[in-house]
Amino acid sequence: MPTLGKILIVEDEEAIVHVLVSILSANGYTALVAKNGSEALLMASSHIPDAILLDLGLPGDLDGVDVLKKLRQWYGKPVLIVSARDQETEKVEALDLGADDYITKPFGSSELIARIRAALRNSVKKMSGDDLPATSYSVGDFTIDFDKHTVTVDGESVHLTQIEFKIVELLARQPGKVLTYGYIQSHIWGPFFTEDNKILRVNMAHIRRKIEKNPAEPQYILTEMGLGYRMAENPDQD
Amino acid sequence: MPTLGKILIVEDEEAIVHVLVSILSANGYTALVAKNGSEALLMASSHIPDAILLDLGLPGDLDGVDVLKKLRQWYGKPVLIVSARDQETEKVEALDLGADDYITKPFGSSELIARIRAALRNSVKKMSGDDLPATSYSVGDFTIDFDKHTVTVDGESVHLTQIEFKIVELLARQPGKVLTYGYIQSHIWGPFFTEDNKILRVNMAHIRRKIEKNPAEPQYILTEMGLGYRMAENPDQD
DNA sequence: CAGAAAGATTAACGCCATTTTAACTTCCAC
DNA sequence: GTGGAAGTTAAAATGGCGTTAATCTTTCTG
Repeated sequence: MPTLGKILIVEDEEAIVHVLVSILSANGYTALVAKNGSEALLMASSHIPDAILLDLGLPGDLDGVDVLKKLRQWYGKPVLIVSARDQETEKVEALDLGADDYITKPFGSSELIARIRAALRNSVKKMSGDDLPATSYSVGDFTIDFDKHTVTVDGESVHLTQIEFKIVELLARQPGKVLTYGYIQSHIWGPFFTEDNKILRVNMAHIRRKIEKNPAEPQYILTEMGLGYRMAENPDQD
Repeated sequence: MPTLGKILIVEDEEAIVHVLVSILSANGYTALVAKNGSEALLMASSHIPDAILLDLGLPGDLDGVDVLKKLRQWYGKPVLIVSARDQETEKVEALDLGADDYITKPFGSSELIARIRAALRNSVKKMSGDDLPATSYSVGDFTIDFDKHTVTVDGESVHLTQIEFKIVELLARQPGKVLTYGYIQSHIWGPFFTEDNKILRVNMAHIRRKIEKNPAEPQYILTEMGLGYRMAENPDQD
C-alpha cells in the first residue's frame, strides 16, 4: 500500500511523539520527527513533507511561532498547530500567521486524522485555484465593481484612492464577516504593518465621508469595537 | 445485538461496581472494570474504551485526579466523573482538567445512561468532523456564527460586545459541557484572572438580558451552582 | 525642472462604548 | 432563618475610535 503522504511532527515530548507516530502510521501516513525548531526547518526543507504538525511550546531558541513564520516564507503546504491549552490569543496569532488549523490536546486519533485529511484536501483545492468569481458587490444604494475599480452610491460615482479602494474591496469580498485590524492592515500594507492602527482609522474616516450618508451612523461599513470592521450584508443574498 | 460501546469503570467499592455493571449491560453497553489507578491506565491503553467512568476517591498512589491528568495526555474520548459527596472543589478541579461531565452519587440508572449517551454523542460529533471546526451553533431560536461574529435570537440579530461574544463562543463550542468559572475566566482574561468572579457575573447578566427571553429563567446558558455555566444542548439536532 | 495638487502618514484630542467597580437584591442549600 | 453564591442595576473609570488639521511624500503638469 502506497503511503498517503509524509507528515513532519515537530514536538519535543517523547510520549506525545510516540502517540502521534503510531496514529499516523496506523492510518497510512509516513511520519518524520523533529525535536526542536532548527531541526524542523532543516527537515522541512530537505524532505518537503505534505503537511506539518507543529507544537507551539518548543524548547530552544526557536519557538513554535518563529518556526511558523520562517516556514510560511516558502512552505505552501498545510501547517497544523498542536497546542496544550487552547489559549485564544495564541490561536488567533497562529491563524493570522498562516497556520491552517489548530488542534487542542487532548485529541482522539480519528479527530487528528480527520483534520489532517481536511487540511490536505483544502490545500489541493487551494492550489488548483478555481474560484474568484464575484465581479461586484452591492448593499442598499452602495455598489463596488471589483473589475472596473469603481464605487457608486445612489447612482453617483465616487472616487476612492488606491488604499481606500483596497480596504473597501477587502471588506466587500467577505460581506458580513468581521475582518480584524491586523488582517486588514497586513493585506494593505504587507506583513510588516505597524502595531498601531491609526492610519487605518483615518482612512476609514475618509472612506465613510465619501460613501456614507451620515458618517456618524455608518450603514455600509460597521465597526466591531476591539476587533475590526464589517461590510454590511445584503439580507437577500449569500 | 451488537454492543453500544465499551465503558471502563474505575471504582474500588465492590457494591458500586456491581450496580454500575448491571445498569450498563442492561442498556446494551459492555463494561470493563479497574479497581485502582494504575490498573485503569493499563486497561484504557490496551482496550481503548469508548468512555470512562472515573471515581475520584481511589485508593493507592494514583488518585482519581492523577488518573485523569495522565489520561488527558492522549485519551480524547469522554471521561465522566463519579463522585461520592458533593465535593465541589474536587469537581471543579476535575472539570478544569478536562473531565466531560460529572455524576453525583446516588444516581438513577436513567440519569447515568442519559449522561453517557450525551457524552458519547458529543464525542462522536467532535471526532467525525471530517471538516474544519464548526462554523456555527444553534439551540432553539438561538444561533451563534463563529466566523461572522454574529448572534441571532428569533431571527433578530443581537449585538454583543467583544467580551460577551467570547464568553458565549467558549460555551457554544462545547455545548452541554460545564465550563468552570476559572476555565472561562482564564480563557477570557488570560491566566492571571482575579480570584473573584463578579466581573463574569455582570457579563453573564448582560448576555442574558440580550439573548434570553426571560433572563430569570435562562434557556440557553444554564448555571451550575458552585461550578460554572453550561450551554444548553439540543438533543434533536444532527 | 519647478511648482502645484493629490495622496499618505503623523499627531492631537474629545467623545462614547465598553469595561470595571461597587452596592444591593434575590435565590438556594442547609 | 441564615449565610454564601449568583443575579441585577447604576455609576465610575478606562481606553478605543472618529475626526480634524498639519506634515511629509508622491505624482502630475506646464
